[in-house]
Amino acid sequence: MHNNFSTPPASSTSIRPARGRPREFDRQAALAAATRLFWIKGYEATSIADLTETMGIGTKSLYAAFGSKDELYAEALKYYYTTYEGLVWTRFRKAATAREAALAFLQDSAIAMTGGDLDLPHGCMATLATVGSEGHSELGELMRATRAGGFDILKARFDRAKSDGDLEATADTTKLARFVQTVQSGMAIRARDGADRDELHAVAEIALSGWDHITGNIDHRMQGKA
Amino acid sequence: MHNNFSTPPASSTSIRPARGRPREFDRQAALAAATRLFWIKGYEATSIADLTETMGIGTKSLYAAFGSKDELYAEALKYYYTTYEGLVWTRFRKAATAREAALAFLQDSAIAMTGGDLDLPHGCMATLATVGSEGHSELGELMRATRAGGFDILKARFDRAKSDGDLEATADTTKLARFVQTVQSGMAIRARDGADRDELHAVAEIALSGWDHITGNIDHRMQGKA
DNA sequence: TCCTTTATGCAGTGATCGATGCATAAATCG
DNA sequence: CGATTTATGCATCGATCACTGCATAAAGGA
Repeated sequence: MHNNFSTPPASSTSIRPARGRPREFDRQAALAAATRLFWIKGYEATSIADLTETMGIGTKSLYAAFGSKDELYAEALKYYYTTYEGLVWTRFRKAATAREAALAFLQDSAIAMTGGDLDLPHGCMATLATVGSEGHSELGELMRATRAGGFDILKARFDRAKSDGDLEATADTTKLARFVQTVQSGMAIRARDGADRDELHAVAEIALSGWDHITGNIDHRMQGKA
Repeated sequence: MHNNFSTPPASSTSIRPARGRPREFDRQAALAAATRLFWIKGYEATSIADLTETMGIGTKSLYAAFGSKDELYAEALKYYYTTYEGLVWTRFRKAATAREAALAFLQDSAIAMTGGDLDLPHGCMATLATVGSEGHSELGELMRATRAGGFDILKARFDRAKSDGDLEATADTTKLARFVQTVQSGMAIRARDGADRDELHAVAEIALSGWDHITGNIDHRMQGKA
């Protein structure tokens, strides 16, 4: 609400509504703060005034360091992805089977989307930015590409599973990947609406509980089911 | 894009950039047009200028008829729901079993979210309005309530299925309803991202293909890793 | 120490936001 | 026909949007 000048550190030699050059700001920290704000409020609803306040820098410094609001958002989205990508894909990559990979992806998404171990904003920044990108076609395309990346990774893993033999050759990996991606997108909406971690974990579990039936493995591996 | 004044009916006596009272506008038609615009662009990104152009009325008339942008959006959301609710819930209500109901809901959602029989905007107006409602807490609550309504309907149907006997008494209807709701929310995201009807139909099919497995095992944790 | 560089706070740019006052003229009624 | 009502287009309001010019003063090199 207020800036930091309302309660100055008192021990400071100069009270610092001063004009000159106070201190070089931490670009990464400022970017992290901007990312968090964009993540919470979305692109359109976040104003430059909001950003400068949160980032703790002046308007001029923001433009000198990041160019424009669009460029800052693009960089924030990249920062978001590179910083938090591991939360969702690490266990996925280590998983032995396609099913375990998909389950790990959805489970870890459930955790990440409800704040993770840290105090992260809820929901997925890229997914929730779907609306409000009208008139910013360049950014819209960037967001779309970011979301599409998830599908590609899922499909590639499922395709590999066919070679590995833990997915039937008849399985439709495109549809499978689309399904998992769709569930994760829905989880982002639910998380933003206040869903807690348990709820999202339950969704992940239910989504894949019929895996063998979905993929066709049921004919060969689930014969004697209770 | 253009209003109807660009090509006047030619038989008109005056060419009508006139000052006075031209004709009483159709309130319902104007509301329908506003709804469509909000649906496509979202609340924040839709300006009063956009609305007056699309609705074919002047600024003063808009405020006289609808009060404010907030009130217009609220009325548009209500119009949206009452007008298109049947597209998604009609077959659901007629379905004999919980599974058929859920499948009908997701299948008809797939159709509605890709334009239906008419040329509707893709995706769900209420779902996609998740972000951008910051600072408009009243509208945000309205949207949230609209989304929550879907869950209530699903859960009530599943609860009834327990009495009917087509769902196990041990089935967790809350988790089940959350899962279906989550899949539908994800479909809205996918639809806005360009997913076609076939893709969403496939998602609906996959989501419920493991139904018997899901509903039978939901309480006593899943046992089945291969 | 002096000079250049550089990041800053502040004021202000034109544009657009949601919303409103006003004169006008079609519709309505006596 | 004449008086009243009413919906309109237009101009404009203050606020806020993304963004920039300017004077200032700390940091860094000589």
